[in-house]
Amino acid sequence: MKPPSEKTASRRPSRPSYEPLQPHEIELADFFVRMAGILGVPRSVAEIYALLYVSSGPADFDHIQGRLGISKGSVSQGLKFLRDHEMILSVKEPGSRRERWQPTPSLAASLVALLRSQVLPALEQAQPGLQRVLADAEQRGAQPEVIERLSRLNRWNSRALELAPLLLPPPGA
Amino acid sequence: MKPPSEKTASRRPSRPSYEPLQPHEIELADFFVRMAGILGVPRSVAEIYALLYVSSGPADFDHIQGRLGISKGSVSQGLKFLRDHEMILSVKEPGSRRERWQPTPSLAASLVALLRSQVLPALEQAQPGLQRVLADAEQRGAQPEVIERLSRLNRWNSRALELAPLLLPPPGA
DNA sequence: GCCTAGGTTCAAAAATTATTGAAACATCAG
DNA sequence: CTGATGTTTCAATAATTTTTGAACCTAGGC
Repeated sequence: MKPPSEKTASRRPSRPSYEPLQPHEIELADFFVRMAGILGVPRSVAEIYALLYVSSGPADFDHIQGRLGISKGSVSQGLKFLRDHEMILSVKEPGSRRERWQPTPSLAASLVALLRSQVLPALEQAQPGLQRVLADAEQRGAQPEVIERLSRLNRWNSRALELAPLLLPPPGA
Repeated sequence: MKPPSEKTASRRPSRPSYEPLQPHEIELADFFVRMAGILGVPRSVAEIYALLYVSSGPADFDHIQGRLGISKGSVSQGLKFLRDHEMILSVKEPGSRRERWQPTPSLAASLVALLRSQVLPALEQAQPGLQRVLADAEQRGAQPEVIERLSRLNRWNSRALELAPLLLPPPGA
């Protein structure tokens, strides 16, 4: 059941040979994968996060790649995504160039940040367009029903933009 | 620029020939498409919704297909999706088998319903697995840090499941 | 200063998801 | 009943997204 011969305790850790995920780890990964899917976050990213989430200490690049059995490219991109969205933190030991990763303390905060980063730009970018669409409709004398819908959409958009900064002022709270 | 000959006002509406979307309609569609993308809802579905949203009266199948320039299959599937998520309503005139569609009154309610329908099943299905993962970790004597994380995840999951019914009791409020 | 462990990039391949359209189905007006 | 109309189904195709891996950087230990 395990990789056949394994020169135990030989010279250097030339090929550490990581175990594949255990059933309980797979279960958790599946959960994260599914949730991530809803937000369009790729499987590999969710798997990396899940691994860090069930791991006791911080995990390094090779460890992640080994246990998950995915390519370097995927690990690199996945870590970049998680880093960019402030979902993981690196701890660096002195005397080693190697970075070791662990999940950010609050998953909740991470999720909010992630959502923000997807929704906010869309709202901002849409703002002028939506106003234009409404003005257009009014000018063309569209049905009151349509005007009403478009107005509500505009109000929502504005309110959302006003409220957004209250969630997670850049990094704090 | 338009399909060459067009026997105007001839016998029956043999081929109504719908206009492509107007700039203001495209703008709105883009907004909906983008928002939908965040939740993994396909472009064609968002476009259909957008069209109904800016339209004065209810629109029928052929009208949607014509204005959007997409296939029958896409229209059918798109309407099914929107129907299933209670985002549109049909009004049927007597003496015609044809259905005509309009958006549900509250976009907000629609969105909540949509989210619910994606998130809830995932939470429900994950419940036992997550508990197992936690039990497993405790039994294995995992690091307190890990236990703490898994507990929090479980608590969240439970709370979310408790709270869920409060949002949109099947159809009401 | 070099040289290499550690990581990134990005074009190509694989996997996944959405769309099409032709055939099947259902309903109702006549 | 029956036939045309209105809609759904679903296998094939197209489009999009994700993953891979080999080439390429780059910081820092020596």
